[in-house]
Amino acid sequence: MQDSRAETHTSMAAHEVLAVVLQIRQERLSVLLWRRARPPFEKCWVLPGGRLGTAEGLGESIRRQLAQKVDVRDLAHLEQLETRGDPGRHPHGRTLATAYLGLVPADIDPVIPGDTAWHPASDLPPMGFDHAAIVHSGRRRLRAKLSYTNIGFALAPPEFTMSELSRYYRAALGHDVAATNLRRVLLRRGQIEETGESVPSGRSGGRPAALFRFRVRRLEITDAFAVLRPPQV
Amino acid sequence: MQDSRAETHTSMAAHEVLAVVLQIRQERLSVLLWRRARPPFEKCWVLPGGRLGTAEGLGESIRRQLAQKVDVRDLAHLEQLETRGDPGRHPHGRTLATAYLGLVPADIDPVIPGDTAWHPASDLPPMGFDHAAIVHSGRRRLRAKLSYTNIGFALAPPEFTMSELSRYYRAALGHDVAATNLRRVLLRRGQIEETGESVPSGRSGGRPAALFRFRVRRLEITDAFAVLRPPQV
DNA sequence: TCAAAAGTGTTCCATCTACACCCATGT
DNA sequence: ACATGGGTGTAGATGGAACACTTTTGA
Repeated sequence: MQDSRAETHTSMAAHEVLAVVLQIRQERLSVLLWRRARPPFEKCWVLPGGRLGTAEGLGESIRRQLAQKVDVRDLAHLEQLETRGDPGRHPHGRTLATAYLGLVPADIDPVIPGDTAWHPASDLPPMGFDHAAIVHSGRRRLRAKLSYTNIGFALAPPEFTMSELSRYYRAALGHDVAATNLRRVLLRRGQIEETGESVPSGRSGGRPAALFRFRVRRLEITDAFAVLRPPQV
Repeated sequence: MQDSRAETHTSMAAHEVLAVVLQIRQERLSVLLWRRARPPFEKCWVLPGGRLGTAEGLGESIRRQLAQKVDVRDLAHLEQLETRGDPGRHPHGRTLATAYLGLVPADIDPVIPGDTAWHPASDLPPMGFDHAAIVHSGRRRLRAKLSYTNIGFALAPPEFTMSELSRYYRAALGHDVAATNLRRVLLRRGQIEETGESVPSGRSGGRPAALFRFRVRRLEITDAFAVLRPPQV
């Protein structure tokens, strides 16, 4: 630590903030992308975002940009994902990018500009920069958190039936989730509760489905210390 | 996304890279801190790190700085923790900081400069900036990963007895970990294996302890999908 | 009365904790 | 011998997966 200049003369670098905005759309986990109109990576798809304003925080900045640029104001959850700073990641010179993960509940359909579109997260179009890798990070993060947090609240509408919820989980996790067991797991953990209401059955009959809601619509870890728990004493 | 200037004219901001370097020392989880000699936060303790070089990646930069400035070259593991960019976090103007978590195995005692020292992570001295909060993030990350990854490899020496390992886990987790069960859990997960060697018992007698090693000394998730597993089919 | 969809009960299994007991060694 | 620390066996608890069965509705 001899070099005391390090404390004040930090280097300047371009900095942008990006978002992996995910939503379950038509039973698929989808990500909001923007199509570039000019080089580099002309006509490739990239993550929404842009430069960091001079007096705003990182989370604040991405919220502002999503609202202003792609009209997404209904994020139920937003968390920081990772920062990429590889010297070669941007052809026009050193640019750091801090990526966020944002989740939009399935009942919302934001109005988005013509040059943006939702794409299946499992079948991405040609993407610019390192943004495809960032989307994969976001997907992995979501999948992991579905198993030990209540993050499902940010995918589901305020009220839902168990079979709807199991379809959201299936879309996000990529494998079947039995509604019957999901119900018990989430009830036992206290994540969800019955609203008391129910939904009339459709044309084809069937028992009316009870409506549920998440008890807390803010990220909580509900299954900490899956192993190596502290002693019960 | 009408504002296409966003793609090229990203703002410039000071950027530094910091590290929460943790090691088990005398049965306590400890963090390497540097004592500031000048304002702001004179005589407070801060995380080691400094400005990002113009042509280096983030991880590359923190490795270089730890090697050059505090002579720490033996990180068994390094991962990105979080980026802080609050406008008010640095009194001298906007500074972004990307923090890493680094782990040093317990058998190593790096030579460190006089103005740096190891402090118990659970009993931090007065710290500058938002660095105390970053240390807590690092601790939380380590604790969480101990329960679903093989990250113990980065705390333990290359070979160890189970009672030694359980003491490392206890120091990191903050609660007792029974060596007998830890052995079975880690063996079942395939994280550790016997070397075949054993350690002669000490003056006070006792059965010689078998030596173990981690099978892989690189981060792996060994307990994925603790719940909501994919169907077994 | 039958099909369809939701919900319940029950069994099975994997995995972790706790704790008693056994083993190998030094004095 | 016996104290000391390591290692094994085992019982209990937990929690999730699977699946058959029951309930409630529409046609």
